[in-house]
Amino acid sequence: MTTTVPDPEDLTARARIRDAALRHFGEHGFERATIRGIAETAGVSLGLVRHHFGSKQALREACDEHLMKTMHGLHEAAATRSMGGGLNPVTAMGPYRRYLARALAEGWAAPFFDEMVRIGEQWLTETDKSRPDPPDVDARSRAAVFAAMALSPSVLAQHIERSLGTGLDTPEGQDKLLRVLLDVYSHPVLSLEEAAEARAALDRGRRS
Amino acid sequence: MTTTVPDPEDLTARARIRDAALRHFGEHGFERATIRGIAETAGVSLGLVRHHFGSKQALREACDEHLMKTMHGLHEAAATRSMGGGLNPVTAMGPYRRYLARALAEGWAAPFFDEMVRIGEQWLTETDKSRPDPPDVDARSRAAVFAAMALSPSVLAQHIERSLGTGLDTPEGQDKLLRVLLDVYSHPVLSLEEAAEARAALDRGRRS
DNA sequence: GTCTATATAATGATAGAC
DNA sequence: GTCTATCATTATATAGAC
Repeated sequence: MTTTVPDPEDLTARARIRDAALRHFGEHGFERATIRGIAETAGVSLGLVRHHFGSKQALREACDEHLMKTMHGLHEAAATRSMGGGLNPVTAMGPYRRYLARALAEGWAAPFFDEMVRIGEQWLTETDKSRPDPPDVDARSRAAVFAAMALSPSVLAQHIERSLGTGLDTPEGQDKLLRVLLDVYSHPVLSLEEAAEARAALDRGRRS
Repeated sequence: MTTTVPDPEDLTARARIRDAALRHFGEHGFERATIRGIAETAGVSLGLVRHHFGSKQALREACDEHLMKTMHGLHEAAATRSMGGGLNPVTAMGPYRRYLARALAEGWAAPFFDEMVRIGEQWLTETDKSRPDPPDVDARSRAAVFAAMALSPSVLAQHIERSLGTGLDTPEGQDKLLRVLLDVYSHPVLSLEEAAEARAALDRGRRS
């Protein structure tokens, strides 16, 4: 379950640069991160970054690609069996959390998000079969909102941490968040009647 | 319900600058937005921006402050009566949506988030009274996660729009999102049994 | 209050040696 | 593959006139 993190010394310069970029982009955001700072963290020169990646933009794309490759297996395995497991990427994505959160918020990492939607849609299509009331909206749209909600603790980690009183990357934080999620996911916010009523109100508004 | 948007011509230069900043920060992010661009949109010179706000950072803080002041009443009114209404800030915050989303993702707008938590906590404390099973976690933590989830469609709007196939700022998008939210909020992801079981697993892990 | 012009610092990009 | 040195751009910050 734990991702193997090789000794930085063992990595090629190219890999070290990419990992440093992942960290800098995650901590400071794309604009504020500098390729100089990344080079320094990686222990290489400015010129070598350029040699390997060409441009800052290309470096980011390499980060995205690496993230996708690394996440692919883990992600699919965790998400398909139950929505509960799949809907907690905070704990799963470990060292990439910050980068992914930044990237998503800035509109990047689209393939990652879309794959979460795809998996969620599969899951919903399956569970819809044994659902008494027919859904009002398509599975894909619901999956998209689920994905956004599932990712929100990561994307808004700074704010949540303020309320929880503990860092989300600490064991205590992870445990607490997990317990909150279990409670939230198992208790609907609205009753079916309230939802139906609100939906009817929307229908009335639509006709006018 | 609709916020009155005065004719730009009627506003003082200071207000025009602030509104332009709100738009630029929201569209391009804080780093990428330039005070030159903001000045141009506001129809004033670069120097005047500096005269009124001193620095880019101070301009941002003025934006945050203005947002808080504007949102305060609207927010409280919508959120207190039912979680359903309160949990849909996407439609409520209109022209400030993009700015708020950017600010939150970058770790700003903390007072806004914290107030959402405060209101949610009140609501949860109230509804907890008539809840059969005692909550495993404190109301504040749950409220924080609720707040993050409620804001996620705004923060991750670009991604959701890709799945919905329509812009979230259009009437159709708002309607669709609202219907999705009604469905999602009224159907738990996990059964109480599944949640209890997962919780028990966490407890076992805690002891070891 | 509002403008123009300038100073200064930082950064991404480039060229070329070893 | 790796480095140093330099260019060109851009944006903030400043000074000072009207």
